[in-house]
Amino acid sequence: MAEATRPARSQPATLSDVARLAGVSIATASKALNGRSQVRAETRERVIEAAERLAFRPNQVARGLLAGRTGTVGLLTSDLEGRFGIPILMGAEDAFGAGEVAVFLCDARGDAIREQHHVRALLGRRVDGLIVVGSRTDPRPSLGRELPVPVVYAYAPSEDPEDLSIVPDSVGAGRIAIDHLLACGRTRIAHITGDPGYGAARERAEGARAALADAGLALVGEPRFGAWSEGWGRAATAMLLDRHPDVDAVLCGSDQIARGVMDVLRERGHRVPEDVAVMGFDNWRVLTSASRPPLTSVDMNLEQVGRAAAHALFTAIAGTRRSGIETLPCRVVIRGSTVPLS
Amino acid sequence: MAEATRPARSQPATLSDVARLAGVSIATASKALNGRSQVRAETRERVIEAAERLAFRPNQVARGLLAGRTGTVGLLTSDLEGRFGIPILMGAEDAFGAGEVAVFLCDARGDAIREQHHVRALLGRRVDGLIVVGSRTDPRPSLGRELPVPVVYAYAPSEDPEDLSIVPDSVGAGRIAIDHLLACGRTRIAHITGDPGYGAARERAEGARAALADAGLALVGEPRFGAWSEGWGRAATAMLLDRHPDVDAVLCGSDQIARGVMDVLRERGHRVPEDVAVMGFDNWRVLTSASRPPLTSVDMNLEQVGRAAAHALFTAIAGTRRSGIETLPCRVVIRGSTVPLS
DNA sequence: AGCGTCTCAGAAAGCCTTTTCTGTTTCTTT
DNA sequence: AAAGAAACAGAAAAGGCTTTCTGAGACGCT
Repeated sequence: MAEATRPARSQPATLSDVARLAGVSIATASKALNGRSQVRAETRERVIEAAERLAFRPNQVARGLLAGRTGTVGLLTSDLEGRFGIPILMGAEDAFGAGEVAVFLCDARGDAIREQHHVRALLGRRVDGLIVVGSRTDPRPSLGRELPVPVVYAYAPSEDPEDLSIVPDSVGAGRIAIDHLLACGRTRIAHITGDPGYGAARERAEGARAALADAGLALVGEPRFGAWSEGWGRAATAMLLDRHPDVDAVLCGSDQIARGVMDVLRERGHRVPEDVAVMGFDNWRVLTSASRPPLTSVDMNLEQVGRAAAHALFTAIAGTRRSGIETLPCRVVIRGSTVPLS
Repeated sequence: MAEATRPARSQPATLSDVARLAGVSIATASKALNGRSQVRAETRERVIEAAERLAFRPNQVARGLLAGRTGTVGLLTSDLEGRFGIPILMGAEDAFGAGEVAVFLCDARGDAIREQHHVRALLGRRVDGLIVVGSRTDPRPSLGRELPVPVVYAYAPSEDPEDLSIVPDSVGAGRIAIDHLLACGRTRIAHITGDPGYGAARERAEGARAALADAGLALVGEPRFGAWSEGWGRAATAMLLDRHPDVDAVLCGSDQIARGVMDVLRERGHRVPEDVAVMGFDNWRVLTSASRPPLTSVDMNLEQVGRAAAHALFTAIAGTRRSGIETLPCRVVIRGSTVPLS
């Protein structure tokens, strides 16, 4: 807890410091360090050495001012707390960090006013582009077409089809989930899922129904929409077993729901996965590996969504824009809760 | 998926655009917009109107170059995936965003090389300061004393006592947990916790032991260190019940462990909370509210840690540095898994 | 020797603001 | 009406870098 006012730290070295030490002009120093050709090898050497002696790091702020491009992008999340934003953010950060782009993080806390504020602040900082990360897959209002920099929407697509959005393929996710259960020989499959107000819930159910139809089958009962919670998983399973005690698989709208489902199945004497296979969505490690047995789940490849968004923004900054909604495939991660019927 | 190369968007308006439109010099325009006094009210009006017409936003990059301060800070996390980093990050982002500071996010992925790379990149961007967020509470190597900007360490303290670190009070967390269980009238309290390689595990255990000692009591058996998983919670509980079937409370090192503990307690016929009270650490919503009954847990107030770190960095940038490790109190969030003995 | 051609170094402009200083206008005061 | 003071506007420099253009030697050729 010591408290003190220390002398101001020495300023970082500037190019003119380097030039002076090397005994050349600023222009020559710049050219030497940037690999320009108009410098004799010996001179270049001297400059480089001087730069190293002074631990010179070119001031990106000055560079950005000059170049008109700052090498920064804004990452606008609507809700950091939610767990979907994080992997996307990681993917994007990763894709940019590898290049020489730095990422401004802004959390709008789901508030449009705050979002506007952040957009303005980011534009004031002259970011080269923006990524808008939503907290759910339902379309969200566009930031508008008049922005001076390109924007890519990730996870939550923009309502404006002129914008570019990168989203996971929820319908496809439903399909591949069912395909996996069918491959396990299951035919009496029920679907317990979350809030029907979520596009993800509806689309996954739609994909599941389509995949079953392709196999000449149908869900056991209607999809049971409810909440994204273990509690709903438990409640819905109780009702399901009362009506259809012969199900041999339950596709759950989320891993949380799946945990509730598995608890009740076990309590009611149904073995997982022997009697009933259970699958979740989201592939949320804490839940999938902690459950008994470990839970098979559909991974939305969110990190890839983030990476793809970053990449798209990159090419947009370079001048090639795309538009529309692009979907990325999901993948099934198989664990102990689904095995072939013996 | 439409693909097209659109014309470059119009550049944002500059101050000289505004000045020209208002029919004044750049200097006057600047003074008018910044509330400087050397401008006639009528002139100021004209400039402001011109700025609005052009949607002028001052270029923070140019401003930063001139001022020597950029109004940006770097947030260096070692692992975004881990759930402890996020709330800290949110707290910091929140504290800064309210001011006019923008946050660069960098994830080192737990790799020292990558961390160095990011530090260099951030310094090249002339950030005004750095916050280093760790993924666990154990001390970590300092970034060094030679950095040109102040650094604050959050969650994981720096090994160098000259640095300033903000961490949650793990010992105190153990104490208040026990205090709560004692207040519930429990006296035969066991402690099942995680990896003993983690300072957090050891310190919480120490705090728990101290609080019990203050009450003239001791833990039932030794603290049981293991892993931060439900599986370990289950295994340890089984052993515990074999040796000490009469425990009336289990303090768990994490919410995950607590879930495993509760499952086995219930399976073995112990009622929670009537017969045995259960408590966790971390207050991780998904787990605490989904469990049956909802889990009482110690919240580490991580968002506050982030906010405090941001605030400390702020004052350090302003010139007042502190050093040493500062701890922030944790708090007990009471739910259904702990009730007074009747 | 004179000319042209290279090669390399430096001067200077420019990016966008802020700020200081100078200069002009207007007003007050005697 | 003249002198002084005040109020306001603008020129210019600064901040660190890149780039273009100019200039100075060095070299080769006729």
